[in-house]
Amino acid sequence: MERAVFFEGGKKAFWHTTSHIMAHAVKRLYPDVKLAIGPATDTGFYYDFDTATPLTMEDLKKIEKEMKRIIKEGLKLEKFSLPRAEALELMKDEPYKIELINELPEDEEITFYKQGDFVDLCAGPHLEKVSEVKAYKLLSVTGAYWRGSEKNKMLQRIYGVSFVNQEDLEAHLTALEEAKKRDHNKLGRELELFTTSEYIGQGLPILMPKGARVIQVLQRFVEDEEERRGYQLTRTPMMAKSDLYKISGHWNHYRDGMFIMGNEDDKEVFALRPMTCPFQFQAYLTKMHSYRDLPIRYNETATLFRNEASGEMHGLIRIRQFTLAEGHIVCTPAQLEEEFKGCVDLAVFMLTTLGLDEDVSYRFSKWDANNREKYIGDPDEWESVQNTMREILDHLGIDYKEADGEAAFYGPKLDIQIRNVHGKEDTLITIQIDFQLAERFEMEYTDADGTKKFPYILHRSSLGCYERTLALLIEKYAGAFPTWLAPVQVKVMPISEKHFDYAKSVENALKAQGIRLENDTRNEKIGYKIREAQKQKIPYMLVVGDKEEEDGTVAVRSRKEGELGAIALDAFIEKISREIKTKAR
RNA sequence: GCUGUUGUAGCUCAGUCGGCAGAGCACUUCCUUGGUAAGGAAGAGGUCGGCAGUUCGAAUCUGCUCAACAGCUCCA
Repeated sequence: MERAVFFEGGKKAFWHTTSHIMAHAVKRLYPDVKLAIGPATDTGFYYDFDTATPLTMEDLKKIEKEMKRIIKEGLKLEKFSLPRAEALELMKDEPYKIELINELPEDEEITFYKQGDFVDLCAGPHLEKVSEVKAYKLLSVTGAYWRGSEKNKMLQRIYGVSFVNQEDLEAHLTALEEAKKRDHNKLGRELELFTTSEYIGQGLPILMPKGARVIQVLQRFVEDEEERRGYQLTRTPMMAKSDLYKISGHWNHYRDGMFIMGNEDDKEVFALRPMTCPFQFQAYLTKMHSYRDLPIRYNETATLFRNEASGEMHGLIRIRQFTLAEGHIVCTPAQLEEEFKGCVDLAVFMLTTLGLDEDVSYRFSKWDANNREKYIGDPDEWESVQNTMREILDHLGIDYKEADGEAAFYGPKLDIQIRNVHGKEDTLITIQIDFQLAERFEMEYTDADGTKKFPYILHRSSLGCYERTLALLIEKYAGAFPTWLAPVQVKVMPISEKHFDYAKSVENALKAQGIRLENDTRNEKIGYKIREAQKQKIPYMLVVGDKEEEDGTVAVRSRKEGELGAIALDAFIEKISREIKTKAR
């Protein structure tokens, strides 16, 4: 993207103009199509159309050709504005534009851009003439709801991208192809980290030995670190009676997302847990607590179940059963800031260790005051807690953006967001302030003055859910995990059968140090074994033949450093052990 | 859930007009015993995603369904 040279006015104007050219072409080819909206995005542009029949990839080719003609015509873009009545008259055949005009504030200027016989309601800015757009590509056509609401009609959205020259376009398309090669959903299967089965179902991945190994390493790392930071591990049930969720509010506010067993007529209805909070709360409730006991930090490696809609699943990123590095902190108001900071510190520590710290962004997820039925609790309290949270975030010096309507139903969140190879943003880690559930569950503590009070509860994760984190690590490292995470750290490769015994002794020496390895004793040439180990992105290959056997060495080939030559076995073990211990990247 | 695309061997993919199910890699066996990204030969491997329908005959046409992919909505 950096390579592209854009017309003055920025790439947004450039792309926005391209979207007008596309809409112009669509109108010429399909006059009955109604125009919705067509903005520039961070990575290109799109336009939404209301069409009688869905558009196909064939249509996109036709539209691209028509765009070429329009660009050749060298039309100028002219801006003009109209009084409301005339604007409505001009757009009388465009119901979506009329809806937009009617919603503009009274005093707002209603502006249009015109290029030849094509006019669009638009605030601009735009390029001066369409011929500035030298290279473009329509990438995909998909459905998109009018105004982003599933209650509205589904429109046809065409995505595209454009540049000032063909070279930049080619480079961009190549970069998109390269990104796809890192796609965890493809790479993760190729590297035998996970698979899926249509007999098991959507959103229910099978973690293969290698994928399960990576997650085991991560899990041990998380649990050890959390123990060090004063957490106490719980293991709570994966299902509960509906009674529990009725108290927590999940029954009313999260029911669509839950797997419920049985129906209302049954004496007892059970549901798989979508969250761990009410379960860990039961642990707190086993006895009376003094303010002196707080904060109490519970953690759990918690498998959760959420009934995602069928179209929402994606690889290991959105699934129906996943395991969260979960935890809840019960604390006093005075401890809230300190505990919150502790959660952020832990999350940042995890991200830094994994090498993901530079790839995340922070989102302060607030409630939507206009959509109160989605949340529980008092509006004033919401505002007050959100203000407290904003103060804490400001004290932390985090660069965050605020987002309305993204809060949990019981409180505001700090979401640590990350983008996948397709540019789609997902929450990796979340830290939430809950000022409501303690009261619902009657979780009290006795304060210094002898009165009973309700604590704050922090719902937090330290590195998110293991499956999603694994997915993003696959994409981050293109499958070439740092040695400490690699499912297979070393491949021992005897040159021929003569060296199998020595290879076995190397294997045993490494295994004794807890190093994960495979010993390739297949009847293949060394070049073949190396090629395969390279494709599997194994950090270290140890070639052993006559020379090595004689000297007690291994010929090391490092994924990162290339050929290192013959090294004494002990020296290699020391080298790799240090690398693993320091979690080097 | 919605819109679109796609499902043929473990993987990547051919398969024309409805007429015997194909290739490369991987796998097995044998030969080869080797020095840093594919040694050679032979063999085995298929409910053509599934279920119905049309037809003398379906991988191919139709319907339903399951799954995967991109997006929308939703979300860790």
